[in-house]
Amino acid sequence: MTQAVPAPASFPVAVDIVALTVRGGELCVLLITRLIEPFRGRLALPGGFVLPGEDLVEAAIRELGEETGVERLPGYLEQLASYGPKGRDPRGDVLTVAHLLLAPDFPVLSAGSDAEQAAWYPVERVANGEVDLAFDHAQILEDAVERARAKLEYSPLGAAFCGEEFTIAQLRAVYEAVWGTRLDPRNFHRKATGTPGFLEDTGRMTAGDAGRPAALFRLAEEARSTAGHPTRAVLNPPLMRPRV
Amino acid sequence: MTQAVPAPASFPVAVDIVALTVRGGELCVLLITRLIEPFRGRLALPGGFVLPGEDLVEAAIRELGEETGVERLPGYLEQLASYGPKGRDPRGDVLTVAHLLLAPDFPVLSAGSDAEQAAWYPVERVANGEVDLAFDHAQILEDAVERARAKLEYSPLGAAFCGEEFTIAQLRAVYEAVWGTRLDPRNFHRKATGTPGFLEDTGRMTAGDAGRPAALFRLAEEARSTAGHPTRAVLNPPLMRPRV
DNA sequence: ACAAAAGTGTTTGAACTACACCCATGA
DNA sequence: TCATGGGTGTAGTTCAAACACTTTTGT
Repeated sequence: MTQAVPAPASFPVAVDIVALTVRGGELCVLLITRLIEPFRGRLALPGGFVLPGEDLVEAAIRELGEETGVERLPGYLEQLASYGPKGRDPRGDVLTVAHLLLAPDFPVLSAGSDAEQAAWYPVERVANGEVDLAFDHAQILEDAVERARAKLEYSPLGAAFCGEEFTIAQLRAVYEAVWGTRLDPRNFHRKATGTPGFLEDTGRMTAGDAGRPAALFRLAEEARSTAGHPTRAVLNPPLMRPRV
Repeated sequence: MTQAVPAPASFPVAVDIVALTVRGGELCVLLITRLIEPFRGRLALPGGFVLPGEDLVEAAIRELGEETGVERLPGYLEQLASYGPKGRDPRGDVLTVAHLLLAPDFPVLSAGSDAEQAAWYPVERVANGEVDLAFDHAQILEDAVERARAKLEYSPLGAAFCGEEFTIAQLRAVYEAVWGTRLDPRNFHRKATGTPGFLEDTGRMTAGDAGRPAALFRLAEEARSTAGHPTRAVLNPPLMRPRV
């Protein structure tokens, strides 16, 4: 960002979005089927090029909206990392800025067969090689999942996977799916409800499910409105994932 | 990263480097004095434009080398985050990928008065408004310092600020400078030496200083060679900074 | 009544804090 | 011998892991 008296080189700049959710007890990622070359027919992360006058987050939201048909997308979005520009796209040098979206399980509008079809896929199916992604998207996904796993430890962002109101058991299911571990329901309950500034009791209860009704919670005001830094350690001491 | 049948827009892509070190018990950042517009005469992070065929890390290393005169730069380099492209450079939309370098206190070659002069400045002088940086570099620096503070908690990267061999007291001085706190020497010693996979005793000792000689340590093999992921929790449980 | 899930209490052990104390060197 | 910093021992506390047990619903 300094001298550059000669006109600097320019690169196409893309945004890719790793949208994660939990469905059926599994961590899932939103993927599209590519309709054009390169990697035609292969699965890839949703994304696209940044337009002039656009900022990165704006571009990410726009692209994700276009490819899922969702207007106002739920959840929590943050920048993940940048990749490239060298040798990651057969068409030439492209820099991509990957983003991470943690969201409740929202339905993707199944577009007609002429549009790129977006759908949720279990992350495990990519990790075990059953599905292989276009470009360097497998690496980006791996980084995203690791980021998500780490964030649950010290931030209240596990709640971003839930709806507006949720039970402790639902929140625990998120942690179990993202970390791929089982957690003791009793100890998790104590830690979640006992951490100041994390959850707020709505006073309402679930009904109609099997077993005893559960209290409904929402994210506490402090945890929600840490504008720009929802990241900062709300969970202190952190909620550590079990190390084998 | 998807459809883009029309030729996508391109942006100049820059790299900026937040090089941090500890000198005189203070956390310091490497800044250059700009010789050209915009922001001529103001202090800024070292950096410059990515060249065709170059990768981000390559560009960061090259630029930092050019502006400090250092060939093989010491320390640990990682990507921080990307900023822009909208409205952060008066010349037009520029995307910048900021990088973070944690390094021992290396001397910057004081170039002639015609070159951009690089020098170390206490981070505190930027934080308290005594020095104000060009572009959005104050924000980038703030993010970098927060990243560095967080990394010391769960990674062995505090040692990146030290030379090849160092005493526990020197390592503690790093933590104290970066966090801006005092740490109990006895407890820090126990935690640092007692964490498996963190430090290796060289068997050698300091001599000539005041007080009892101290044992010299180096980073353990496991902590050094976590290629790509030196980040992954070596310090477990983490070495937490005191919360007031 | 019984199953199922929510939530509380209690015990144990790991680890951090605080601080007393001893060790090894230079002046 | 005294000052200075290096290093160990130990008591108190906080917190998480493990699990017995009670509560509240649906069937």
